[in-house]
Amino acid sequence: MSEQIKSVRGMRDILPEEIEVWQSVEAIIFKTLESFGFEEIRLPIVEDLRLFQRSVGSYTDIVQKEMYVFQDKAGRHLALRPEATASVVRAYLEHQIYLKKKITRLYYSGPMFRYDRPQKDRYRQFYQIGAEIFGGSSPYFDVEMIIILSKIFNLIGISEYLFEINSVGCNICKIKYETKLKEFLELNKDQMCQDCKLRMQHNVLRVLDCKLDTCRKIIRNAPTIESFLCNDCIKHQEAVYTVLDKLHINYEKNQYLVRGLDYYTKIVFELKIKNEENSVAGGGRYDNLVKELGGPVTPAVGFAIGMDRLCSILNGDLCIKNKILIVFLDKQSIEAGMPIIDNSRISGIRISADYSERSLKSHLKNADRENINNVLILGENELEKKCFLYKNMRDGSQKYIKFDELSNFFKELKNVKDSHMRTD
RNA sequence: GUGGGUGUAGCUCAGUGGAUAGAGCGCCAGACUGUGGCUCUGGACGCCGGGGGUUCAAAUCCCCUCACCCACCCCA
Repeated sequence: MSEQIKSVRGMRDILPEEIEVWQSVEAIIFKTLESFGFEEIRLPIVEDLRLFQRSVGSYTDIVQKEMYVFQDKAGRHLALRPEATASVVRAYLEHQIYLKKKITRLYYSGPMFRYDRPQKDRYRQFYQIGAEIFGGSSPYFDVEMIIILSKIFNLIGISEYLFEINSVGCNICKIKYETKLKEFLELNKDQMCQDCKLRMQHNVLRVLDCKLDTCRKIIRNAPTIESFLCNDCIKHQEAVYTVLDKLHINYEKNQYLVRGLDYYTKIVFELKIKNEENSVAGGGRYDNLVKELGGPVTPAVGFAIGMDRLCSILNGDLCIKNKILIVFLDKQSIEAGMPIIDNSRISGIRISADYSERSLKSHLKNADRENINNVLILGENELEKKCFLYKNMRDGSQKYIKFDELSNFFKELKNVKDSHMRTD
């Protein structure tokens, strides 16, 4: 026997029983984004390696050790995208969208790739849905992003979530703070962990995020970004917090929240769900990135939702779509029934038939197991009466449905929603 | 990338050198001839993750490898 080929490490199949959740969640997210005026953009998965080096940052872990890099046959250095903001910006510039619109709202969806060590809810191919606003420097664009996220999570039915928010400052105060922080840390260098010593070289802010007690002690006495923010950045963050308070959005300031991508300025945020270790969404403002990638000065904000994590949290909480199973008891029933069903079939409800010659008992057992609430039975008795026998598996009730009323019956069932999720 | 754990039936797991590898759940069939969930009876199901080694003998011990899980790192 030949060896079984399996999916490669960190890559997985998302099977039908899981996809139901994915589709519901995707529908909610897309509809919400559309309702805020966002338009979809579809991007390539493969990009020029330099795009990520310049945007995400050469010294970030993402670029240094987590990127899938390869050369094509012409020797081009390419990468599988580790995130999509860089691609959106690239497309925004390549097509000179900034000339056509003052404010541009875009969203994307698809797989991202990071060569990480796989863990629960962390895959090497993972899925993000993200949104970006270009051309708006007002803090209220940041707030809009947070509103959208909270709207999405409310619609999904998750109520216990929290935004962690911080300001990492603009180009000016961020750099000022970084040098001050570095100076401070230099004094305590010998007590700090090996990782932090490296972080000091390339990305000082990351030190703030260290989990080790010894480092945390030092960090507690370190200067905070807040005291270094310039007037503009202070005004910006205050405006954000003021509106969030009025909106009663659940958030917490976190001085130590630092994101792993270098391009963020001013407001950064992450969304955490109660009792969940990982954050399921994150984002922030990036006012310099468009310019750094060769475009005009263009302020921007964005976020990305981690679909794998979100759907895995929801998975135990399945919404069951209304399904119908049609069961035939003999050959005559199949021959008579198939054309009737064929004519009555409507879209938007799952009608599947089982033509196996099995006992009714075994068919019903099967329906029960597969969580199918509605069964239509066709056998000798029904053929005589020119109707199907409908059985509701929930309460066990039964009634006859005439052949010419089948289509209307399907429509009726379609309107019965069996779900806590609102997709419209 | 670092450290630890696990891998045996569809699922959860027992089995620490000895015969034909077990249990619970699930599955199939019957009791109940056309009615699921409860009960009882019977039945099917295993490259013991893969490769190599030690041994008269390996699921069990050793080495390698792959995958998953946990922590770190990082992130979504």
